[in-house]
Amino acid sequence: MQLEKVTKQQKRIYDDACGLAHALELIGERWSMLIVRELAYGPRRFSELKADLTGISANVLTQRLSDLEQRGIIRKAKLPPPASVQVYEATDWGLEAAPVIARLGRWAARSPLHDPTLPISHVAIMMSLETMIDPTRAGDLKGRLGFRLGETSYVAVLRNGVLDIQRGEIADCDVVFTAVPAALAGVIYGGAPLETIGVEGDIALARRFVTLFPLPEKVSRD
Amino acid sequence: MQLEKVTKQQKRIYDDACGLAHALELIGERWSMLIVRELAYGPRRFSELKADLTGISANVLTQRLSDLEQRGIIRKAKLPPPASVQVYEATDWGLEAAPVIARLGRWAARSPLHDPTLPISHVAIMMSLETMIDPTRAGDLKGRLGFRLGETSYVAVLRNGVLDIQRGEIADCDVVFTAVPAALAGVIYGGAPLETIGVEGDIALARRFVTLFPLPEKVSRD
DNA sequence: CCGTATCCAATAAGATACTG
DNA sequence: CAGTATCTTATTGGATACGG
Repeated sequence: MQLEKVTKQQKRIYDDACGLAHALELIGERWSMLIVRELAYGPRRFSELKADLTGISANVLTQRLSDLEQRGIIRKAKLPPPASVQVYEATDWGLEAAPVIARLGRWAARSPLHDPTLPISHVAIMMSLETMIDPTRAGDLKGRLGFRLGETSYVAVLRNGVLDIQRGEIADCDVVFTAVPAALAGVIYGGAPLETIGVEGDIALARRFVTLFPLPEKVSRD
Repeated sequence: MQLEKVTKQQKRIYDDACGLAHALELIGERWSMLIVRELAYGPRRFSELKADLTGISANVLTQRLSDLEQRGIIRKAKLPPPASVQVYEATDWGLEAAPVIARLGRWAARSPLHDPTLPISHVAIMMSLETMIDPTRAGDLKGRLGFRLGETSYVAVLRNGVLDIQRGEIADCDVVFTAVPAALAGVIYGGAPLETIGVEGDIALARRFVTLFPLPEKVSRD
């Protein structure tokens, strides 16, 4: 008879002082980094997150949001009236993780196993533009680009080979793209013709812009 | 009677074209990134990995190694005779993930929850030096530093505020440190006196060197 | 020493229904 | 819409036995 079967298995913590191990305790659980990604361009509400993180269930999302909040990576906020809805937003420190995980994504894009035809969120496609732009191809091309992706709009400012992206209303743009995220991805990365999405404004700039994102060469299977 | 209870729950795959999601499928499982970290400075054998990844069990390590190999991130290799032992090493592409995950570690070091007193592997401490050095403090300081960390030795070349680290025999070094990883961490990050570890050679350089790694300021809990 | 195979217990994740 | 509650399935880790 085993009266006191001691639970030796603690809480599945890495016993490791390395910063990486700690990072994995902070955002290494399933879905956590994707949640941080979704908050990269500003606050989102529960239902948006649930919709854009295909396959996450409500209880896991709840759990992750609460864990990330406890760890100081995100916080709850209330949008100002008249919206007054509750949203989740990244803290300043949490936001600093975004460029790092974006680089992880860039690394993985070289995998021969990567399937770019899966669904993609508007945050993910915008972040990929920021990460995958080739500064050499961009040269000294400048412009202010608008993106209408379903309900959500972004403005990207191109200068010195760098894209500076912000979520927000489209104003004073040289060119405006209108598309669902997957269609935009098809044009930028899949070689689909520009005509498959909506383009208003400086068409020449648009044509040039969509060529600035070369697919990284796939790794060969040794 | 349920004859065909369909298994809808597939393989816990993210249904997401985003590179980050794919990265997490490649190296997002528990232990995977730590294994890549351990291979950052060259091949290691099974028992070394098991010893340095505190808490991993043999069957999980086996599983991860085989997954990572299938995905093209690591490969099996045999050390040349007379050693002739089997080792695991990162592929060129796998190695490219190392600086990215190192930056993840740097990000996490700012967490107020980080406990730097846990055990640390020699790879982890060497990688942290590469990541945490402050180029401004280093200025134009130059030198060739040797590290004897238990069985394993590293050589770090400091130039232009950058540390270039390689595993290998110590030769022609200006100064050589001898310590267990935790003791070296204590001196570099914990403010322990230099006398707590072994130092041979240019003591002045050693004193200067250990000040080049400022702890990042902790995030304040909002 | 270097793993692999098997079995068990604990935890995490997913599906679904349901509540304020 | 924003989550909880409950139940089921999958993954993990620990122990141990076994083969090269």
